[in-house]
This record gives sequence, structure tokens and C-alpha cells, in this order.
Amino acid sequence: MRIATYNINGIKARLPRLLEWLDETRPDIACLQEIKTQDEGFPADEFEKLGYGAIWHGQKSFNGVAILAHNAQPVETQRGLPGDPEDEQSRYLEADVHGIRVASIYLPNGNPLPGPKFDYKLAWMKRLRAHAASLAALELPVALVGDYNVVPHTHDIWSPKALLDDALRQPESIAAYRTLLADGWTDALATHYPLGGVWTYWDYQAGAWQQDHGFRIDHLLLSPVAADRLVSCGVDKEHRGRETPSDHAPTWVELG
DNA sequence: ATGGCAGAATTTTTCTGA
Repeated sequence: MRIATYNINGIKARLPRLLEWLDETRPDIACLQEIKTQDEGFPADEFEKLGYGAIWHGQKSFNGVAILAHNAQPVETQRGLPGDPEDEQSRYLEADVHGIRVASIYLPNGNPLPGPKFDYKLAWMKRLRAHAASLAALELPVALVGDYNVVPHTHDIWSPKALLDDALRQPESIAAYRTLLADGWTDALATHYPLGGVWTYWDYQAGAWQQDHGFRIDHLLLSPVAADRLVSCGVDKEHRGRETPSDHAPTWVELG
């Protein structure tokens, strides 16, 4: 079974690319981020034609997450990250499907820093850790996948000097990510490619794609039971080089 | 020190992203 995460940067602008990717790679579960539409604008019919059931949590202009499942309808278990009733941003959606509990995560970027956006990022990561701990107690395998907006190591970016002043590479952001992993979550790509050098994002600007100036921020975190089933994982890098692409590439795990 | 690009909603600009 393959589970993929894909920050599509706008589901309306990206629909042809997204349908093409689904048709070509047929993931069993696809978690999407940055759908950038209100609930009414979600093109569920288009996914149904390809045999995908879907749930989504939209928001006007920004954010927004969704979960697609091949030949199945995801059963929603959580909408919005618990822990702050005043947080109205659509960044977390969770479901049971194909025998696994899966969450689609769009973690706050946190720029600029210092400031309220960076504070929000760190508070969000703290809430995620608490909620993840409650999921770890389940009997089901669990996968927390999405755009974490954290570059975990210096070997996860094209140059260790890049983004040093950015929220994606701040010591506090990285520490919060490592604390989450220390609770027992496996970063699938980090485990499979321990030397790094694997990118999931390339900026639209300054010829980043052409020069392979990327970094790794899309992560698939597996509970111990799910991690035991990890067969392979990777990035559908070629899709980043197509016409009018997202700035992220689809990233996936194969579980046995 | 700054720009470079892209998407959304409109406002031919502004905000957000990473």
C-alpha cells in the first residue's frame, strides 16, 4: 500500500497536474496540502471519476488540506488540530482508511521571525506533539504525513548556509521536530536515506529547480507498527519538472 | 540588501508563501 503526501499549491490551478499524477502513480492514499479553496470549490467529482473517495477541509485563499483514497471513502476522525479553539486555520485533517489512521498536515511556515507567525508555528508543533501522543495509543498503524515546513538536518538542504535565518531552519523548529520523533515516530525518508540529499521542494525563484537547489520539508512520520511495514519510499521528482508544477514534489511510502 | 516566481482575490495591487 502506498501513501503519498503532496503540497499542490492551489487545487484549481493544479488540477490537471494532480489528476495526471493520480492516474500515473495510483497511490492508495494521497494527502494534499495548500488546496487554497473553500469547501464549496473542492472538485470531488474529478477524483471520483478516477476511483478516489475524498474528504477535505478548505479555507478561502490559503491553507486547506484533503485526504484521497483509492476505491475507498476515508472515514473522518478529526478536523482541525485540537488544543486551541481559537485556531481557525485549515491545516489538519485525519481519517481511518485502508486499515490505517492517516493525517494530512500543513504545518505553519512561521516566517517572518521573530513575531506572532513564528510563535504560532511553535505552539502548533507543541499541539501536534500532544495530539500525536494520543494517536500512538491506538491499535491501528498511524501515518502523520504532510508539509512540516521544517528542514531537519543540514544534509536536507542544497546548501547548509541556505535559510539560516528562516523559520524552516531555526533551532527551535528543528528541536520541536526532533522531540516529536523522539516520542517514537519514524521519519520514513530519513531512515531510508540516512545520508540525506533528498529534496521535496524547489523554489519557483532564482532558477532553484534548474540548479537542483531544493530541500526536504515534506515528511511521512510512521508509528512503530506502521514503520515495521516500511518497504520503500521516495519522491516523484519528475513531476516537479512538468508544465505549471507545484513547487513541491509528491513524496511517498510503500507499506507491506 | 534585494530580487527573483506563483496563486488567490480583486485592488492593475496586496497578501502569502518558503
